[in-house]
Amino acid sequence: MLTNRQLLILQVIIDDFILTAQPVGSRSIAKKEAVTFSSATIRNEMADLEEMGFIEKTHSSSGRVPSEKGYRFYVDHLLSPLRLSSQEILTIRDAFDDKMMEFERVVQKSAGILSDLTNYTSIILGPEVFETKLKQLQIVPLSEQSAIAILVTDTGHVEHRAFNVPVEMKGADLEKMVNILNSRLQGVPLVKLHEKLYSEIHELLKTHTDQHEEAFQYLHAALVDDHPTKLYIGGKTNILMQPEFRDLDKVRSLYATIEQESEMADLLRTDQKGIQVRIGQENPFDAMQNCSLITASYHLGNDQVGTIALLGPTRMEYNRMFSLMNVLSRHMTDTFRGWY
Amino acid sequence: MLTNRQLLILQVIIDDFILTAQPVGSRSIAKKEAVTFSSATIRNEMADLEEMGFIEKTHSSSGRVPSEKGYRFYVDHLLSPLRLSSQEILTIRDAFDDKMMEFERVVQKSAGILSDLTNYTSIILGPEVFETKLKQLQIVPLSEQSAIAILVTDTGHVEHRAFNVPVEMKGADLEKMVNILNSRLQGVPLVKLHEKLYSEIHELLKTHTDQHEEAFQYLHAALVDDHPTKLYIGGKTNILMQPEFRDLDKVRSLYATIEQESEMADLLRTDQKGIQVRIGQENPFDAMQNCSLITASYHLGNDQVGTIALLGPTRMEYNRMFSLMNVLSRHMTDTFRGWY
DNA sequence: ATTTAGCACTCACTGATAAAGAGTGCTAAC
DNA sequence: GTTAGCACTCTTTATCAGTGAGTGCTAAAT
Repeated sequence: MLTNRQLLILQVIIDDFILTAQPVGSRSIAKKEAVTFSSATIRNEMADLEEMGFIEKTHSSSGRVPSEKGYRFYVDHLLSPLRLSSQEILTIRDAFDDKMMEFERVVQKSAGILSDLTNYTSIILGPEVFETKLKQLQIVPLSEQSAIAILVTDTGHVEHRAFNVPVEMKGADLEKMVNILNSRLQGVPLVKLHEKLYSEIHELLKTHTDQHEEAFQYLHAALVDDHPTKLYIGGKTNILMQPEFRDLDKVRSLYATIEQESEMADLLRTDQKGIQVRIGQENPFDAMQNCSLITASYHLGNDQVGTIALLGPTRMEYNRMFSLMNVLSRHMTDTFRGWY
Repeated sequence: MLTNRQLLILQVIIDDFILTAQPVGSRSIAKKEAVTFSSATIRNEMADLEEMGFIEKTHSSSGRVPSEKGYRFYVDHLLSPLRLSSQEILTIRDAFDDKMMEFERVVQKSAGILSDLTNYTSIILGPEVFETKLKQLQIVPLSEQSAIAILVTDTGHVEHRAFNVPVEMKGADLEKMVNILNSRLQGVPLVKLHEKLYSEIHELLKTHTDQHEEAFQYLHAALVDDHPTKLYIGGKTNILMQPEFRDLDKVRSLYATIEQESEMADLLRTDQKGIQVRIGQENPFDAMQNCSLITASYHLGNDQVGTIALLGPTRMEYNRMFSLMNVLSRHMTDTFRGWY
């Protein structure tokens, strides 16, 4: 167990390092007004803290730097919630004030705010598209051979897909089909579309159109496609401003990792409530070994969940980040609640 | 006027520098098999070429590096069209083989291919959305108070926007309104929507609905919004791989410039046919002083035009880029031609 | 039994100096 | 007109001493 003095020293070291990114020496700790004991005492305590694995030296005679274990302890036990500046609160409130009615815009804007306020990179995972239900299907013919299928979900999400219209199919057929589809498919979760198409629609089409088989194929292609859960990323270039990413190779590999959308989406998907932090090695990807990932969830309507995340160096302003993400996720949830 | 020998030397210098990014010395030029004269002769010629401003030294005893004037001359007079490798041709053809029916997907994919094949950053400007005409308007009610307006243009472009439905407005009213709008607005260019709404629809609404004024306001908000011309960017991180962008500050400012969408769009908008190159200072932005921007146009249907561009260091493989952009823009144009 | 002052030691960083190497410009010979 | 030869310039790399921040240990002070 750590003594109070050790706790204080650890706190000062991490706070200082988060601010300056420089190893912290005993003398500079002794200068802090909260610290009433001498640098020699601090050196002794630091030796103990190092032995316990909370801090490290960069070389044999350097100041100390928090270890990942140190950050973990800091996050779990030493974090004092920070009040956001009125400036920050205002920025967020203003952004949500302006009437945004679309999910995409809200999320995009949130990602922007988050990265702007933090100088880190924000990543927002939309809710599982699969869970959303079909509200309406529309088909807009463009020309003789082509048309656009438009899916609207109950969350107001719109997907569209162009497809070829079989030459034999007339406009009236098309319309009839859309009507059938709408009556049968409304309220069906997107993930079930495929299944439903086979189980019900396939049969139904036979009785209504001549080219049922062909029509079905086209339909299938138009409707059942990948509905990937989208990632919204903000402030990707903020990574370049962190001193720990002076090394271009690291930046490159981190970018490469971020751009693997499906892996990132898997990483962010979570059931847990509240805010979570993954520090350094706790992250699964090599390129993120020097990073921390803070995640929080937001909610849409019933029980759909999305995730907002913040990616930065392990040396992160955790307390401010926690407050910001708390406020932001609540704002998002509130905004969406109003819609459903 | 340059002698043949000077032309040859200039060509060798630029070709070599494009490949290696290293200053080129007289000895290495003399080793080329096309070169039959000695390094001393080359030194003399290089002194002349330098005096004329085509090449520069990085310091008093260094090899030579092409100046911007040198690149300009190279592009205008020394460029021998390069045959693409079958690998490259295949990559492009394969990409376009797969039946993509949507403008966005084609463009996105094109940007991806271009940046992958070049290791530079590709930027594609869509056609002026303003020019595209309204094909159909649909309104999908989501709840009592909200609905989604969906615009489909003749190019298959889909825009959607959520809006609040006036509480007094019933579903039937909404439907009636959509019908009116569709009958009156089909074929109207998006840029004229605003005007048309005022000149015709405003009046018309009065005779059909009770809350004409309020309905009109909502309608206006839903339809007449910014339809910004979109930029599709591919391979933004490729910038990091260029040795001339070892300096993070340069990368940052270049990213900042690229992200100013409207300025970039203005920069890319062009009436000229064929391929254009802007070298270094010929670019308007400070951050692009060390860059070259190659642009080419593609066409959609009637007379709509978009631009594909490639951003890299001035030391660019111009001839390969020219061939690639030629092929790609033609493929895009062909693809779109099939649609209209 | 703690805490602290003092001191030797370590290591990174800075700046100076030297040596090597690449390349030029000029001169004189071909 | 062309080229070989050579002195000169400038960058790059390595080496080395000096400086300073910081540590660990010991012995004195509390």
